[in-house]
Amino acid sequence: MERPAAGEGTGRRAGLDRDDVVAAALDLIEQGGAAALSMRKLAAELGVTTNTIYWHVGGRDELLVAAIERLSRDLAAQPVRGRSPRERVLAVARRAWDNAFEHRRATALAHEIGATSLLGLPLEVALAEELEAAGLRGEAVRDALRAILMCTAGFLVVALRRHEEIAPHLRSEVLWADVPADVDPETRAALQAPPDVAALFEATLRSVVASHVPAAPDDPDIPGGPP
Amino acid sequence: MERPAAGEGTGRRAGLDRDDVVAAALDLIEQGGAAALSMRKLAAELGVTTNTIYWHVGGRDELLVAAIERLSRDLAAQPVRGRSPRERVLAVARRAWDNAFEHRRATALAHEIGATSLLGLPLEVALAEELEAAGLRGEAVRDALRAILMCTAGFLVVALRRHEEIAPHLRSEVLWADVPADVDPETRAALQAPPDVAALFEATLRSVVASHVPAAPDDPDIPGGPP
DNA sequence: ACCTGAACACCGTTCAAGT
DNA sequence: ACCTGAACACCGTTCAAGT
Repeated sequence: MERPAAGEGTGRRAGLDRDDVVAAALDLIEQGGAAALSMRKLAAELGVTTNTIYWHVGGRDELLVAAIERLSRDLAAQPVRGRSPRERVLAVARRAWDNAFEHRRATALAHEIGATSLLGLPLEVALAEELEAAGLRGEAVRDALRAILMCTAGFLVVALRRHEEIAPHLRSEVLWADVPADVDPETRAALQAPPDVAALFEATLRSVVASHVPAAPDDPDIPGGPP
Repeated sequence: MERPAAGEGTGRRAGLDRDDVVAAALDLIEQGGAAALSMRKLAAELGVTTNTIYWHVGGRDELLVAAIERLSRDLAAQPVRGRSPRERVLAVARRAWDNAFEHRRATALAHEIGATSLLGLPLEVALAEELEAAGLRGEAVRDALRAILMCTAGFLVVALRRHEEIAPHLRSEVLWADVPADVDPETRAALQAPPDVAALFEATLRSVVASHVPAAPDDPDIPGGPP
């Protein structure tokens, strides 16, 4: 990863532009999370001084936003499939889910710095278009879009933190072993096992989408699985 | 906030115990968020050296967990009201919502360090008890509980970041002004206005709860508002 | 225009020492 | 048992200067 120096001493060109810096930053983030991105580490990776980063993109906050923006562009323009509008709406939400898993560190960072909307904008656009194709307009599109994405965010927040990252004594399943609660032993045992978050997400998503998006002739009336 | 020194020089007693330190830490967090809590600032607040904090509670990570744990205990033991089990289930979720708003900085911190479950454990217990009162057992309790809380988390994540904290150019409503999208002007206009997150939460919550919890004789069949 | 050197004001953490 | 002094290895950011 070391760049060959273009020269020695002060004022020598390193041949970088803003995009190189942002790309390297995104790389560090995807590998080690936001904590792994320090101005000094990034500068070392690029073979320059921290000031070079300030020159090309600005301070750390701007750098983080730029990295999320770059990832957003990389993820845009994936086509959406599905036989009915409702199915395509579901497909967009599932794509949000999949993208978040594939880029979990960047997703977590985006949330931390309040740039979730920036990262998810292409999917918001796709979702709005499919909701219109399903017959919604105006505020109905907005409310359906927000409800779907907020639900997705909630399940994601939990799913992304699955076991590796979280200390054992902070996990709900572990906490339930000792907490005093007036529940059936069978219930307590169930609460000590991790839930199938993906399945719960799919079921909840189907009911939320069904409550906002009218069914096409070939959609099943009761939210179930597609054949 | 300055403590009168119990003496001068090294080795003098400051009269602190672990609880004093954790309480002061929680105070700093609730005022300025996790970023406002540095070991040095907290030590200064208490009139001691940083090492005193290490002695009483340990490093920064342990301190943050201890602060969340303390808040969790403070928030426990609030009784739940409602005429039917389903109404009481809804009431617990609304309490989670209200608590998060009242303690937004601590809630954000709990999420950052993966201690959301620790903070919410008393509410998880209350929710499990009410779900059993509604007739659920075992895995049905767990799945309903997780679905309800993950939904709540998703809407909260968005609602808590409402306008003050987030830079204008990162807000979805602002981004929608310029993004290319093949949607009706009316739809685009709606997407440029902030949604009523609380109302969307209430509606979505009702449908999620209804899908897991059987209705009591006096519950309305179709999710609407209680009289 | 692009980059370096050096410094400032912060961090969390540790070690030895004091009473 | 409880606390301090001093140091280490980090941070982000800024200023003047070099080519």
